[in-house]
Amino acid sequence: MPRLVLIDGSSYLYRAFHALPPLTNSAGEPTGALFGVVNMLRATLAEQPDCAAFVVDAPGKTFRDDLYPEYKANRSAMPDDLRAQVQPMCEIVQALGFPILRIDGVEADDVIGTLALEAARTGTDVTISTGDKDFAQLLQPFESGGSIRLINTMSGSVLDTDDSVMAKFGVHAHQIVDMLALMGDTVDNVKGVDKCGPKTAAKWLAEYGSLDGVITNVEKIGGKIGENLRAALPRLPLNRELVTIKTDVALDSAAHELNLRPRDVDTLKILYARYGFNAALKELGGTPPPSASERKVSMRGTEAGWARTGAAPVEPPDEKLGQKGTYETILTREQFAPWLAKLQAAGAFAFDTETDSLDALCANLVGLSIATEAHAGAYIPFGHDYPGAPAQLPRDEVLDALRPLFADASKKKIGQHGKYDLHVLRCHGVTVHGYDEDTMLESFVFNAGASRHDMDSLAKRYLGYDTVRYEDVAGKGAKQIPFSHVSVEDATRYAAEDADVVLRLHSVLRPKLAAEPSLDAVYRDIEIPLVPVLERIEANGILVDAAELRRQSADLGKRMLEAQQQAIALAGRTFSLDSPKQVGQLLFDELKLPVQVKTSTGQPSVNEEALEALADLHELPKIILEYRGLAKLRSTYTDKLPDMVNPNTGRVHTSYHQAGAATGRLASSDPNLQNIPIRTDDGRRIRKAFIAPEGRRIVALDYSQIELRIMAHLSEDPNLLKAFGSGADIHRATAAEVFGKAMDDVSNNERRAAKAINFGLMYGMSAFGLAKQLGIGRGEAQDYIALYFSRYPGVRDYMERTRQDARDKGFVETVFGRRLHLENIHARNQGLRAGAERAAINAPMQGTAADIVKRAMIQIDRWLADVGGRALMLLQVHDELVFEADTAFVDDLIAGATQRMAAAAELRVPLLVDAGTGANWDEAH
DNA sequence: AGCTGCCCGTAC
DNA sequence: GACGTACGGGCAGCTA
Repeated sequence: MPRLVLIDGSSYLYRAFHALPPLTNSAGEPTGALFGVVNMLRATLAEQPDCAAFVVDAPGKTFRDDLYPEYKANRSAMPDDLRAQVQPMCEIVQALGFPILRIDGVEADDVIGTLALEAARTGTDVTISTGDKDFAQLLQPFESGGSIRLINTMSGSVLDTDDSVMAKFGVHAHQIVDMLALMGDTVDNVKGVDKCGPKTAAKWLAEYGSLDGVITNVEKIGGKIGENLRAALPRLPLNRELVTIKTDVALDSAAHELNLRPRDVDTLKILYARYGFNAALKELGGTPPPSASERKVSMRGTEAGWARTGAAPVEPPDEKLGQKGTYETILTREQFAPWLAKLQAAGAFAFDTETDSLDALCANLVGLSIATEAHAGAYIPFGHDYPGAPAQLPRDEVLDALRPLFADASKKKIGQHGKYDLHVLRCHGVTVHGYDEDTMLESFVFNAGASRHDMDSLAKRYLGYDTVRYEDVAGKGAKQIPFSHVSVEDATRYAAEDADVVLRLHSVLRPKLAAEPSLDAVYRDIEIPLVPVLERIEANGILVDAAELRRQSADLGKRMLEAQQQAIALAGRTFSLDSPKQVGQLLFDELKLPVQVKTSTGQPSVNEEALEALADLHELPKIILEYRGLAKLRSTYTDKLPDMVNPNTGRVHTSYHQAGAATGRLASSDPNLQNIPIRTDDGRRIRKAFIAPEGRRIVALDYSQIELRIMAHLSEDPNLLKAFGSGADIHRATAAEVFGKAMDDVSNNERRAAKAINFGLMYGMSAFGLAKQLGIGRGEAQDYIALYFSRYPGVRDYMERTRQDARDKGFVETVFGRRLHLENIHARNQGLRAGAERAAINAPMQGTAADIVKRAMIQIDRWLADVGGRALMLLQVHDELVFEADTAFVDDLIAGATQRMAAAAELRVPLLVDAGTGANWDEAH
């Protein structure tokens, strides 16, 4: 049977553009989308179809625009970087031998629909290659024996039968248009039924068969969503028409001659070379341009084509990388022996632990997986316990055999989020040295902006591979079973794959980092050495006086009750003070107080600012604020923290997320110990419950104004440098400069204003924001800012330089070379773009501070290892480190740690550290 | 019952 | 629209 492939070029172009990082070739031309499309086309050709066409949208109005003027109205113009790739794409498509179809006044979808149906009716097997699910509506049986199937080469998914459509969407293929009509399509500005997603639409269609059936039975559908449906009724017939792909477009004869031409190898070589598609070039027998020596010279520049982002592209995953490996379950000594030999012979190995708990500090080791080469791995179960479980090797025997390998620093260990495994192994008496590579951290340093750095996401992103997920073998939610109850077969395909995938990811990520020396240094010198440091800090934990917190909870509860009673008396009815919705109804609907602040979604806000603004009009807002302050402290801190005390250690162990914040800061959770209150007296009291054990003291060391000092360093502003050099109170000095006074004459209010300016600057704040912050007019705020910049022109220049840098390069970097890519720096949407600019201003300062603190932690940890447990590092709160130390060691600790913190960077200004000590964290400030 | 988005508030 | 980076609690509504 003849085969025809129809490629939805427009859909791929957009998807590749948004899915891939913004790449450029050596001439600075954008190539990201091109790259994605070319790889897709090469994959298509490898299938050797008889006929094919590359179909793209043509400019001009279509019948849908006539039907519905707002069609695609909220779609922004094609980004310049994408537009620039259209012509080169056409050239490559031509050279590859694909006919290109571009028909004025007809969308690509309708051209594809028409050709597909026609061909299938005449007995052709049609493949539509697209990223757009809407095409599922075309699937149907044909008398001729022809067929239509969909393939999405970016996700690898295939839809070829009604059953597969049902599995994916929960409706039959012929119901797809009805489902789309109900759901709507935000991208095309087709407004469906509010709150109706695929599930709801599928439910209705299963019940009533079709859109018409749903419309007939509209009164039977209850609840809010029923109302939404009735409100949307008039739109639905039009929606249906808009989402229906046309299959009867008039096409001229050329559109029916879809023969592939032989590819034009010479032209392709030129084009591939020009755009830096080296893998594709090599396939043609061409030589990738740079020789090894040239490569070295130009690597940091433009040769590889990634200068704009400094990030290598997500290469077309080498096909082999995305294939399943072969995995072995080790149940006997005979099976274990050859693996042990492999580990002993290998210079490096990947490993992963499996446990029965997410909490590493009380987790039991259930099994361990290892891999020494890609596509192979072994799982050694020893704690699986379920009816019919096979006999397993004794845990201690396995650990004893592996212990020397883990302890040998010259044997490199590779992991993914290895801090967890380090915890688990240490709890089981296995010390790990030489933990040298971590794929999570490689990914984080390579592209901190990416939202996820978990293994499943990385495998998908860098290998094009779908891993077996934890929930696939252990279930999730209420149905989750402990890993020890998972069959060793399931456990093996999950766990051994993990170790294997770590190796494969490392083989992809390692060269990407190696190509960027500054990123490699951040990874090698900061992130990797920090792993064991954080592991120790987390394991140390901090002693918490749970009884004290419970007393505070009781006290807060009493005061909450009083506030609540007052509030209800004032309101004249009961309501929940915890519910923003109910508070809003009461204040604005019933009491008719004026709405002065709105939330981001346009609702009347009842936040602190809003309630403060109403305080003069009514007594109630004040009471609600009082209640809310107390409730926050109680629910988040005094109630929660006692529950978090680890029963084994009697201490609270937070976890630090090393790949948490895009700027390079750590984040803390479970519990978050980086947002313990300090500003109010009630809040501050909570810090009294963080205590040192008998014979020890809490020591808190914090950098003084570290981010402002970094701003001085980066901007090289003479006035700012001078102020820090002289050791003056920086906010007072700023006020003196801005208001033209002697330091001693600066009023408290002027200092407050100067402080707000200083902080605002680091966050990219506008005059509007400063005015709001200070409660002054916008003009006045603008004057302050102008005055500031006239006194500190270096700061103004620096800010502008940073914005420009971000626009030119697509990223900003810290003093130590850590990068933050700014996805939205060229966004059409002004809000997004402005946000990216503010992030660009802030990231070098916040990120450099983070780098410095991390460097200090590494040095201090090394030093503390030598003093034999007389002091422990307990917490990091961005610019502060908290320790507990033997009373007799406190002075030594302060001297030694302070010195290392101050020496963690050499800036144009000194780094000052304030020290405090006491029986608890509050006293240590 | 579990998940998600929203609103709000804590830290640096 | 308007100040950067996080985490988390409670509510409310949706999904399963």
